[in-house]
Amino acid sequence: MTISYIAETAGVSIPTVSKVINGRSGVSPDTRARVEALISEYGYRKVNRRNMMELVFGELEDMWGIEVIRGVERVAREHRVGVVLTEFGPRRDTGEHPIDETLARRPACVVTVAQLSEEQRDQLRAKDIPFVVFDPTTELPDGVPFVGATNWAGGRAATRHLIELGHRRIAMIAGPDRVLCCRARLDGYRSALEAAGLSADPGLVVRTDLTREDGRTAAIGLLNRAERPTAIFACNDLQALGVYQAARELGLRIPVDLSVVGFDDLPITALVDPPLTTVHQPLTEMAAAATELALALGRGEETPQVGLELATTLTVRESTSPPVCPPE
Amino acid sequence: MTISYIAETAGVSIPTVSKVINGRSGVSPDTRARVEALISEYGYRKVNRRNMMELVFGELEDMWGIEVIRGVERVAREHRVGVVLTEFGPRRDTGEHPIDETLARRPACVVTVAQLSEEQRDQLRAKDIPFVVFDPTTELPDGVPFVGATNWAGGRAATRHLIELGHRRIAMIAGPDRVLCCRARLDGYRSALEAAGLSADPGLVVRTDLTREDGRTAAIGLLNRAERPTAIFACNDLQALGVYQAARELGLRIPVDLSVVGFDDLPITALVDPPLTTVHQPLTEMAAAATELALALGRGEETPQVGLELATTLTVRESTSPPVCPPE
DNA sequence: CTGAAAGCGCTTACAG
DNA sequence: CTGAAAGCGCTTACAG
Repeated sequence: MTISYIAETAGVSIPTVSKVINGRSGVSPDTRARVEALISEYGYRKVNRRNMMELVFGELEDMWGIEVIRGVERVAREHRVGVVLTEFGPRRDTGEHPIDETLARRPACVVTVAQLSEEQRDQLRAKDIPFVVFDPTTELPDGVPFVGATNWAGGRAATRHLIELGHRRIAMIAGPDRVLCCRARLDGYRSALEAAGLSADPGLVVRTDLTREDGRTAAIGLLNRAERPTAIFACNDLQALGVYQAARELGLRIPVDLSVVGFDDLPITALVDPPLTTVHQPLTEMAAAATELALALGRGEETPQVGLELATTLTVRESTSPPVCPPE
Repeated sequence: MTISYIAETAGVSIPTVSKVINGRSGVSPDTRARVEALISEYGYRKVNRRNMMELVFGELEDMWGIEVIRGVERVAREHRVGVVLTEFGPRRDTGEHPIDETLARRPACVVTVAQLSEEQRDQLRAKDIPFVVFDPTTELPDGVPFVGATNWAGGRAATRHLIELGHRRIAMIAGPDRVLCCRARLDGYRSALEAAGLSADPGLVVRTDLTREDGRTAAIGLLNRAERPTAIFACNDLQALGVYQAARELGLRIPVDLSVVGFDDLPITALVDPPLTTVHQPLTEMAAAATELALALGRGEETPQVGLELATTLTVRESTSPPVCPPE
């Protein structure tokens, strides 16, 4: 399957086919359509480049990496595009930065879970490789394409669920302020409290890292307060599992003595005892959307939306129930 | 970086450099060495092919896919080889099989977690693409390269651990007989019992699928027997988590009333309550070894070993203890 | 063993 | 908008 065969069959010259394939101007719509029809009929594919895209991770996450990969794979397969998987994180030692290798491969587009630096983004732009940032953790300049989740709405929904169950003293284990999605979840929590006419007690908000151990420590602090919270909303599922540990150590039963809500809906949360009520992030769909967007940009299409957030949903399981003796 | 630049610098003709790069004959050792030195000095790489390898999954596994990917990534990065990730499983609808796309990409080599058919293996051989089977589930013909784990030894170690704790009525929830690693684990269990002079009660072995739900059902059956086993060895961690469910439902405490051992050491097993004693499969190291092997085959090297199994190790956590009243 | 020559698939600059 | 012409990077067949 060569350009010359396509050209002969279409009754046009080789350069014309070349232009169509590379999306250049200077071809009439008619001719373009005819050539494109033949290209898809014969399954012609450029050998050198542009039938590959790249999925870049900072570090492959144990818990949710697979769901992202699955979404990217699905869409890439539909478009007959191969996916090169790259991990940036673990090595800084060798002189060459992994981004150089990504650049050298000239992928059709990049979906990046890693937070690229301004410089790295410029490098990609310079090589005309469009990219989409997956679930950005920091504020991005306008015009940088991204796909995220509705973190604020998720935090709000989780908190409202607890309020509707009758909880009044609802604590939050929040994440680091520098991580954008953590701030959004915290603000969602506050917003739900405010909407319900409840005052947010600053003493019931603890900022800590997104690990199980930090969740445990924070929960122990909260649960040892004079007026114990009846519910804890954790910024992510790992922290929520730390709350489980703390509750066990303090002899508190979930959900009878303490309701717990997490965030992320990791596969493991359905398997713990009791199964965790948590805010579901549609990671696979987010990854699929990011890939569609990146591929569209790679084809040079004008996309109406370069940034979007997909809706989170509350998955109610068994770690939440009405408080035993409603306070106040 | 072009062939002509290398040729000029080396003081040879372009065809000569081309021959060196493609590993063809008709170049003197001297010339070849000189050209190769320049190629590695300037980091010249063929654009078309052979700086990519392919990692093929049947279906991306929630629980351990990431660990495999991580091992492959690490080694591929060291060798400056990109990794294309492909998922075979979920689609049969489109006429073209994913293997065709893998073949069309002409990777330097393939590491496959999917069980390839004889025909698919032949296709790869025909295109001169070497491959290594990761953790084969069925018997492979001699000479097919593979990397697995010592399943028999793992099953033996798990069972011996229970025997050493004083257990005598040790049940096993085994996997399907057609899956090779399940048979090996079962035989390891039997072998440990025999070595300890214990008779294997066939009534204490249940064959079922490798899911949590099947583990739960099997465990309920076992725990309702007149002479209840004091320990259960499950063929994988998901089944072991099903045993946890069953124990909870029957009001049995782990490990006081029942010891449980799993197999795989999924990340989640450290997080459940109590943390699960399980046989660790070195998935990342297995993946790294498979990749080293595949890349070596791709370079046309003679490798001393085309099949190997990496050692499993027993990870003792808190789901095993001596039986409360040792039977007999 | 070496490289001049022909050729392949593709792109680019430009004349019409 | 179209394609003849020149050119690029590489490979192949073959003369020396």
